[in-house]
Amino acid sequence: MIPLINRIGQYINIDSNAFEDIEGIAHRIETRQSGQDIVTIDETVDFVFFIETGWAIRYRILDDGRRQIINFMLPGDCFDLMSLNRAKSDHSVAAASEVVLRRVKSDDFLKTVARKPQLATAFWWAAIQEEAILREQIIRIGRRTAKERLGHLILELYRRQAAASGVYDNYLALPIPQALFADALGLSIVHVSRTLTLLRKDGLLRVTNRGIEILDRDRLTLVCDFDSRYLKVKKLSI
Amino acid sequence: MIPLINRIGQYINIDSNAFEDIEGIAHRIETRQSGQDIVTIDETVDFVFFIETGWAIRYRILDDGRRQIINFMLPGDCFDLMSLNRAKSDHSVAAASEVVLRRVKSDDFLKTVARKPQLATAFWWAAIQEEAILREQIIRIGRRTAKERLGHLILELYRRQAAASGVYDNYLALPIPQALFADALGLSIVHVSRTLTLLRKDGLLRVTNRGIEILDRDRLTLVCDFDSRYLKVKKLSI
DNA sequence: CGCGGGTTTGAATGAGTTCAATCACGGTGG
DNA sequence: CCACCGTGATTGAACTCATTCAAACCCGCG
Repeated sequence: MIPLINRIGQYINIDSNAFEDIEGIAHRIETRQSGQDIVTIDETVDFVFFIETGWAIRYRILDDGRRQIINFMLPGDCFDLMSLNRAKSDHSVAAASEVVLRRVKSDDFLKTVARKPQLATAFWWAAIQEEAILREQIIRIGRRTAKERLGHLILELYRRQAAASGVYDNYLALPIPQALFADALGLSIVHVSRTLTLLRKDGLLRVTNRGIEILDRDRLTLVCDFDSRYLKVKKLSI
Repeated sequence: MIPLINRIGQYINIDSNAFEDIEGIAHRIETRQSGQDIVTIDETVDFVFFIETGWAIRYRILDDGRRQIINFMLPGDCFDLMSLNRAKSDHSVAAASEVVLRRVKSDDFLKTVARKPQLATAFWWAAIQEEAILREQIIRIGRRTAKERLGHLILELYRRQAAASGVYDNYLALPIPQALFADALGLSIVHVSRTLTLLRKDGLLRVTNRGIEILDRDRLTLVCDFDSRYLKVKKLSI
């Protein structure tokens, strides 16, 4: 729950019962192993999901096996908020690492949100941020070089992870293989590896066991033209 | 108004007064010349826009002048529905051709929609479709070849234009130069031209004066792996 | 007729891919 | 404790798709 509370706290001032309001919605906790689908393409979705731990991906497989990852979902993220009207999904969602998630029936979610305007506001902002992340992904893979793409994505994931965990230590724990970066950035695995080496040799980051340490965040931000504003949304004090 | 009615009619069964309901919202009609901004990056948006005629683009300029077009907005499209809470825009919107648009204050829009549940439903679906278009754009530029990208985009624009105009004649009127295709698809102008020539030589399309005639839609659909489902949403009969 | 925006073509270059081999490392079984 | 395996990361060499630069072309318009 802590990541979700941190996330929601970005948008509203959490009062004493916001926690219980969310916790109180009927839900089911599920665990998925890395690679397992959470939502399958063509499925009619009438659930809202919250990631508790682990990373998930939205993706699509093309006819000949090419895969494009649309975006990553981290602890604290909620998704398919937009699909409160039983739309058929045009893509799949899968666990990228082992994932624990909270599944809520759309109707139950709606009922709670209708009674709690601050929650409605917070989730509305969350949906707006999700859309901003999609736009940024388009800009990233459309007009940026491999180096910029990779650094930019690392910075995004770091910021999102930090915002949800509350820990700002310039370290991004990576529960996924580099192949997922490749499929997210429209690059080959080989080139992701090479590009990561470049960033390492530039002294911008250090690749550890299962994570990335950002050594010079200011310079990396500059090199990748990263502007974090798209991740921030004005906090309201309703 | 006809494009908007057609668009909305994709989502709800238009009853006699839906037309008046929309028409009745306080608005201002504006005209923008090609290239003029409609929404500027960093601007606080508290308007909802409807395109009456012409094409608009959402875009971002990178530090060194590279431009990425995020998506196109066609007659009948409404945009910035999500920004009903005075968010700062993280990108710009500009007229891609001469554009006539209807500008509505968010508050006025909200009031009307709150009184008319079918309209709320319709615009909700419109927002969902917009997000689906963003996801498809990511897949397009992330993992498709130049040929697929271009054909895929042409098919999308054709379908959207046809749905809004009601005319299904396999002809896409193009009010914009090829340079915009380049910036939308993450390609150079030169390569767009070459790729268009390829598609022409394959007998898939004919490039006319100010438009593209789709000669063999089935084959083009196959070649570009175009699956139109992301543009369609279930029609409700409320 | 000549100008100018937009498009096309050619040749050289370059960023990223592919294929294939090697390496690093954690887990497993003998 | 070591041999063995498998997954994921790295490196090299050849190749390809797309870019860049530059020139030519097309066509509507004053």
